Amino acid sequence: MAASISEVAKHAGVSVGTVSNVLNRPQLVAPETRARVLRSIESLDFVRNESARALRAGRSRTIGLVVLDVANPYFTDVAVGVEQVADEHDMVVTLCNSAEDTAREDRHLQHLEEQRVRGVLITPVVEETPRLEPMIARGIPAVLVDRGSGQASRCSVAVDDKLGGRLAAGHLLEQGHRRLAFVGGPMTIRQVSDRHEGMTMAMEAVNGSPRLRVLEQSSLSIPCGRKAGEEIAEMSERQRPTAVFCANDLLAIGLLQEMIRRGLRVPEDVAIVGYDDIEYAGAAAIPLSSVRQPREQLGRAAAELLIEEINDDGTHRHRQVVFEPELIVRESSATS
Amino acid sequence: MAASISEVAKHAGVSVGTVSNVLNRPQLVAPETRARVLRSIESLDFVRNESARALRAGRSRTIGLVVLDVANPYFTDVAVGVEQVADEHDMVVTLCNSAEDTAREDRHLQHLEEQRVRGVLITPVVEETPRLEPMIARGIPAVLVDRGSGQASRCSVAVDDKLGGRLAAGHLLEQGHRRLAFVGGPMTIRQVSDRHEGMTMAMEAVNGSPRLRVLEQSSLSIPCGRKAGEEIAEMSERQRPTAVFCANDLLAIGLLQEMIRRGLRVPEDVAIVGYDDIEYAGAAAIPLSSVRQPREQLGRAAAELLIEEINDDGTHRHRQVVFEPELIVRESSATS
DNA sequence: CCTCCTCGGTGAAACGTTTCACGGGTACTT
DNA sequence: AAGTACCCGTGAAACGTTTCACCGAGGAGG
Repeated sequence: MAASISEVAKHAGVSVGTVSNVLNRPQLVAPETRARVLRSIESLDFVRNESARALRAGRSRTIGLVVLDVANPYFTDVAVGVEQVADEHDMVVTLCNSAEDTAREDRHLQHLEEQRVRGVLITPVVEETPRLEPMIARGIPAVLVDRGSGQASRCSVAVDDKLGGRLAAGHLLEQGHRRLAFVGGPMTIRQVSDRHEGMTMAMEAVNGSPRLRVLEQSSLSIPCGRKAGEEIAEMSERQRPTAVFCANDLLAIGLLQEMIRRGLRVPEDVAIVGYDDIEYAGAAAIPLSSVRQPREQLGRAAAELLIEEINDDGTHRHRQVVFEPELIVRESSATS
Repeated sequence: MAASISEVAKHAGVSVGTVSNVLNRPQLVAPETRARVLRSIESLDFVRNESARALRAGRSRTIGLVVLDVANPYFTDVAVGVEQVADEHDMVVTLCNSAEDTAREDRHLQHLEEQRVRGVLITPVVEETPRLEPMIARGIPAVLVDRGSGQASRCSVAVDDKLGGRLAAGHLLEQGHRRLAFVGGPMTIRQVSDRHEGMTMAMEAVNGSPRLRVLEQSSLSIPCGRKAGEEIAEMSERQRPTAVFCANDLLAIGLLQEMIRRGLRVPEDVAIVGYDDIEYAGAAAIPLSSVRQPREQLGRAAAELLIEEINDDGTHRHRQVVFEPELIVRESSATS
């Protein structure tokens, strides 16, 4: 339906090569001719055919971003960062949702490769994704997002969850708390166990032998936070932890609600720190202290690594970039 | 880097046409040959070149989805619905984020058209998007999502916000409330004014001349909900509305927090109904009644309309599909 | 006048598919 | 045995670009 370059050429009375030059290297064509061609482009409302361009060039100008869940703000924030960088390099991002389903992930990777994307940013559903290796072997670089921390054979970006746990616990310890609790689970999620591990590290580094109680949960949700809240509220005052670090904000919110409901004061009776700093954290009934991850920056870094690898002049070395999270202290853990 | 069809052909000792047939109409080729070709495909790990396919076919197999904000769960849920339908039709979705910026929107539409997408689903940033009309004229159908209610010249999908307002208010009136309030704003947002209008309609339909107080807010956020909460809490008990309908859940959550903080009981002193039924609504300190929009279904419907238009056999008529929202009653507005 | 350059433009090849008219075999019919 | 129908497979054209070798005109320098 849309006009092609040759129709434009005919209309302007030049050859197709000239039209192409007007489009791609305008300095090569005389101003007068250029203007004439541009007028023809305008009046025929010509639209470039990206498929033909990509075919001829042997490559596209897109990069693929495969996330576990588009509906998760974590990934959409990452996506925003990726887009920024892609924009700067005149690339376009195709966002794909694996929905934590290996079959969907596989289909997306297949499509991306068929589109001859220049590279892929991915948070794989499972550690080893069968389609990924051959793809890389065929020359499509991939950067892992928030996964595969140890692998030196690829670029990756991640946030240091252990540090996050250490920051949170360190802050609580500094406030004088000595009976602490960790609420989170399942521990099989690396992020959760790392945050827990960071917490224990912080506790070992302090004297006065603080006590840590772990309330393992089945999911990172508000209801589980409530359940943990009940458990804590029912402890005797001498037993009860005076500070709780939750593996994510949903747990913390559930916990907070339950504290309020049962008349326990936050932070006086129980101090709370969450994780993720979701939008809602600062707006909770009692604004929630939380560990913030630099998500957009994560996306930016991932995209930059990928583009570096794409434009590799032979000097590229795979790197594992680890970001440091940041503790945002709010009312829920502040000494008044 | 990846092998082409002709290399496969050479390797298998057949012509390119035959390889293509194996790929696209396998029944046309003898089983033995087919197997041989498939083995070659396997061993050379051949990957189709979508650009070449699209070029040859004159069209791609993708549809574009342009949303106002990828980080907004509303749109990601819609996107999930769109993807489902696209999958069923062997199409692939390119998700684009305009971030409420007309320039970005424009760039995305341009890219989509260059990719020769089969159609576009879009929630335009402003009512009239200059690039959209010519695109449609050039044969790329578009379906509006949650916009342009009145236009008969295009397909669109939307949710009936007036009905949502009516449902919420009707429910509150039925519970016997006669002093009501509407919290929301800015009124220039169609959704907000529609919800308000629906509420007034419900009130006019009931006798006993109920009173409606409008607390207009500058944004649909938790802090504004708090502000409205303060205002309400400070009214004398005789003046104070006994039920509040908020234009979205964030306002309702802010309002709820403020009520709790000031010792007003929900729903006994003040009943609350929100809008959107966001994930947190059911998990608020007091589970929030809310009007739920069928977001995924909206996405599905939009995609189906688009695909119908794409496969138009001449019988297509533009339709404006309007969905009915659903009231979810929870503790915040229940008569105990 | 001849040579050499530069400028502006031309025309064709190539990218990897799909499709389609065609043809050589084989087997069946008459 | 000739005609016919069908089955498999071939080869070339076409899709819309980009790129590159080439060419003609005009001007400068000798």
